Amino acid sequence: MAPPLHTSALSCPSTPPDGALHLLPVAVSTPAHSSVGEPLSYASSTPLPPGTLVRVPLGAREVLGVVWDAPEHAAPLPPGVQPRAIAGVLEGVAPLAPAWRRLVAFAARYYQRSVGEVALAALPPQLRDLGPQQLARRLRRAPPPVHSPGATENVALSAEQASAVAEIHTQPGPFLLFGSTGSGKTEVYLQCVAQALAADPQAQALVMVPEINLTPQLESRVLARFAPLYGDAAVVSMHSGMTPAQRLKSWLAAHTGAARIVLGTRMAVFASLPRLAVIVVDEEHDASYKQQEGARYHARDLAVWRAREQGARVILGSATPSLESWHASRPPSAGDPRGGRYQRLYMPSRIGAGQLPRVCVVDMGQQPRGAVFSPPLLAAITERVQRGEQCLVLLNRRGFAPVLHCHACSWKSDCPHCSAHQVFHKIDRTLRCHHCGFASRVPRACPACGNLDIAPIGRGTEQLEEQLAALLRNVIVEPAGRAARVGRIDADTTRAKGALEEQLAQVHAGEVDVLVGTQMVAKGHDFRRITLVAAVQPDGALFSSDFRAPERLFALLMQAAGRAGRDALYVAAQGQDAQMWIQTWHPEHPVYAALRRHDWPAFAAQQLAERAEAGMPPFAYQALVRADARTQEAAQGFLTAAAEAARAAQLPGLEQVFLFPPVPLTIQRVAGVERAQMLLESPSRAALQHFLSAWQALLHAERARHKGLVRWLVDVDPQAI
DNA sequence: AGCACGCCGACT
DNA sequence: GTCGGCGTGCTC
Repeated sequence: MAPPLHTSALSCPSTPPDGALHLLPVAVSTPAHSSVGEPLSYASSTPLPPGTLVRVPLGAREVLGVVWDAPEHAAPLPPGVQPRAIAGVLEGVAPLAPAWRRLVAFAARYYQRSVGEVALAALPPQLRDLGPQQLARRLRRAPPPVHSPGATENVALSAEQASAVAEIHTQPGPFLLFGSTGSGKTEVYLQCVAQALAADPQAQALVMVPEINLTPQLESRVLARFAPLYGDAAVVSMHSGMTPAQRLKSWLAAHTGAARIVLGTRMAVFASLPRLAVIVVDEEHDASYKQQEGARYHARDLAVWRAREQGARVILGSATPSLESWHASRPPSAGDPRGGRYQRLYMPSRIGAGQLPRVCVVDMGQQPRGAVFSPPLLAAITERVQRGEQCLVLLNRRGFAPVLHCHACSWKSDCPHCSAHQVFHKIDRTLRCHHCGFASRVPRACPACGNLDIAPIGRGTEQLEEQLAALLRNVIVEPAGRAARVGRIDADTTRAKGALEEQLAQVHAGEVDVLVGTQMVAKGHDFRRITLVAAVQPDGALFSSDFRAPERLFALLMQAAGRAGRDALYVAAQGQDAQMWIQTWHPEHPVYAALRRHDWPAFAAQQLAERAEAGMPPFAYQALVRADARTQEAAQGFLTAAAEAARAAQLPGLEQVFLFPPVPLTIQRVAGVERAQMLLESPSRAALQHFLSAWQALLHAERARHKGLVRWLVDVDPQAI
């Protein structure tokens, strides 16, 4: 029930605090490093319903809060503390729905953060910052909901698409839509959203994408499909790149129901959507669904939880699903009659695009030593460029060279603040640390011994661009009859606002023949004229200490391969297939073997067998405690002490939770701070959860006892170990 | 995290 | 003599 509208958006309770009758729990943004985890108690002269947005005094300032549910175990007011009065109510904004509060409460509990922190982080900052009159003005400006059930546009579906749509319509889900690049997953999403919106004039849909600036195509497709039906205001975006004013506008539209479709990044999973009917999580395997600061939630997992809880459909889509989702969607079998809890839908065929690109694996052990580009790859690139086709060359390392080295004394360009090298950037003659940003001029001679013979080791995109330009110097592009051009897109060339769009436009306009880039290019963008994609040095991920690295490499290369040959007509006209090239020292590795056949199911089966054998996710559940401190000893000391305290207290769940010894992070020191972590593993998610919540208080207590500890944090279901 | 209070150096 | 450095400590 919405509070009555006043001319001012902020009304003050008329009764003074001592005359107040109601004690209300209010979720406020209590920081994670305080041990205040529960909503705080405030006094109010009027009973406010849970979900009401209020302003309350907190210390010396006034903050935004949400009136919370009053369960039996509400945090008791400490003895001797008098409750302070609620300062005002945000009038005109309906209370947040119970389902939203349950989502926030669950996320806070599961990811070991306070309810207030999660709740407030999920609200647009302007709600807090805006004055009452300004807020009232925004509310007045908000467009009224449009309920115009226009005719659903009829797009012809393939048999696979039609069958997926039908399954999603009739089965409960959750669904894992396993469709290869170009199989038309987007059309399935749009049809399912259209059906849900048509069935209920108030229904809302949430469509999530990993990074919105990488998927402008999806945004325009959603707009093109639904704006004509429900009006421009019915589709809103939610992502961190928006201005505060835009964010507030979108949030209010979703909250009031004026927005029928919310398109957003991970943060959108917390949007207030009172009539949520369907959630789509596109590229569900993508690591950017995991928040990496504050409450470290996984938006895909929360989406599944929220859908079940709110009775909505949820569709996870990917050409290379996460092993978690893949395992959860396993079909019933003889030894496993119930199968997984998700339903897997297959869309193997590529429509409107050519065959999947042929994968060519080059064994670098058989090639001349020291060459970045193996002769066959260089020949293939040259040939394509000569014919006027475009190539994409991927290397996951920006800069010119990852390190400078002195041959006389073996000095290396180490960052003084981090345990990492400073990367050589030739373009502005700097050495830059990619972890802390520390930059310095490239020295003329070795700073340690004065030797003039210092040389770059290894290669980055900058160097690749330079070398390719030299190698293709005499190549003429036909039929234009001009020299070949090499371009580069990475975080360095796209720093300026709009630079990425501008560079992409250049590629689309055919002004670049070979594009060199980091993985940011491999994701999402459609390059219609690219017929060859090459990963020149992908091996690094194979022997990473992170057990998820092979899975991520496969997904990245598969996605990169999908960039080639998107336009079947174009490729056919060229009379040759699209190709994906991989240069490797380990051609027999299962990742490449499976990639050759575009065989995700086989690769997933092999990886899952390994995981089951080793008792790793998804067959076990993990959490990570990280500690940052002045010294490595202090960081590890804190973790060891916390583990000992847990054992001494015999915390619940401990018998099923294994605590590994603390270890330094791969990059042990960043910006002068030493970092350590401790892995927790359990076959039971519930046991791990019980243990973590009981442990919380001990961790807080231990923190006070450790000098030099900068911070600590818990990461549940960590993405990378 | 903010934003206090709380004790020691260079300025009007 | 004050303004202010950021070291610890609290927020219903």
